[in-house]
Amino acid sequence: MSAADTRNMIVEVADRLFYENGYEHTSFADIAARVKISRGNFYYHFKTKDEILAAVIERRLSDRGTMLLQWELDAPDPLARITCFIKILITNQTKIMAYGCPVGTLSSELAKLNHPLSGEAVKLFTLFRDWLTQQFEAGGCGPQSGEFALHILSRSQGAAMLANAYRDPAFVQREVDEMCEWCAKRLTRTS
Amino acid sequence: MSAADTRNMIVEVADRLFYENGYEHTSFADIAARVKISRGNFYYHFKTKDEILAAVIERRLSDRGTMLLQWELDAPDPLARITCFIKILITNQTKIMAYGCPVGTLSSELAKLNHPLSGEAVKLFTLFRDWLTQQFEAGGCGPQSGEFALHILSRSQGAAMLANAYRDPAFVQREVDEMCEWCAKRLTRTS
DNA sequence: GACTCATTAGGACAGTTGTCCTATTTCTGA
DNA sequence: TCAGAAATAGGACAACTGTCCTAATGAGTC
Repeated sequence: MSAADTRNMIVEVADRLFYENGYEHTSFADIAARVKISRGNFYYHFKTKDEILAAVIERRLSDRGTMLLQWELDAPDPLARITCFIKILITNQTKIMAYGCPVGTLSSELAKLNHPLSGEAVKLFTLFRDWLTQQFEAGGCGPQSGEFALHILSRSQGAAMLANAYRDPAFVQREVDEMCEWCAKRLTRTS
Repeated sequence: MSAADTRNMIVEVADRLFYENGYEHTSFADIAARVKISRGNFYYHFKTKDEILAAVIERRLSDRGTMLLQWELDAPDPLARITCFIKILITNQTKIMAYGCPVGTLSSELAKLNHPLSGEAVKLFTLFRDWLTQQFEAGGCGPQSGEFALHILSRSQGAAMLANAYRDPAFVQREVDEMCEWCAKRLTRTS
């Protein structure tokens, strides 16, 4: 197997384990066991655990980036696109209820650890923040767009947090609906 | 020193360290160093780390419980009381920006660890949830009170999450103001 | 087939973890 | 004052952590 394949496999598995069990709670041994390579072999691909984390964050940034681009192709207007974002809460409901939001929980964990890559994790937030801002701007919200973006981001995070705590689908649905309504009121329809 | 005093000291220090550095990232040694007792002496007061966690959660439940009671004494009507809740985001702004919400981050960490006391941590949410529900009921929101309570809890969590990520006081202030406004619209004033 | 270089396996290493035991000290009550 | 209990100190213990080294294996080229 090529080194790139193995590396990708490591990052993929680490991505999942960091999400499901947390960064600190995931050990080299855990990852190695699932990738089915020896523990020592890690050193060939990644010198430190932080390097894996950096690769995982990069991977998530890339994943979410293409997801956002896809929404721009799939959805005709800004409101529909923002709706796509809000509805991840429902699309990924099962995982969010079990593990919370992948962006929020990582950012919060790294902040507590005072981890040097804490700022990198926040870039995941910023990716969505900037994209949402663009959509609100395109929807005619003008200089308020940035604040609207943060607002929706914030409410999504809150919904994900409580979804994880209470695992109540009805609550998630309500919050999603209200957020969509909130956006609909503020966006001029173009289609 | 009496055993109760030492025990309280341990729980107090553990409470702070669990909040600032996370439960898993805090070791017996860390706590012992700050309480200035020997590591081995822990075993006399707590058999396991989980027992400390249980005591910390109990302490937080009690702390927050008396805080809620105090608000009922200080604030004249339900709107003013709910406003007290919302404004913790500003009162504890510095700590929330540095470490997030003590309730949310603990609940989320324990969920990821699949920790047996995960449910106990959620009780902290429920404490606020039930209290908020009572306030909305007292404010005349009727059967919607429970949903309103969850909604405000959710938005507070989102605001705390992004406050931690971006450390932007203006954002926090905006969210607080909007939440207060949202509540004011739905509560009948009694004073 | 022999040589080279990329990839892997296996284990060494020191440090830390939670847990637990046993002496020693400190305090208390008769 | 002194016995007994309460509280503490110090360290043992195996398990695990991230890091790092070295030897073996693999594939592809001359």
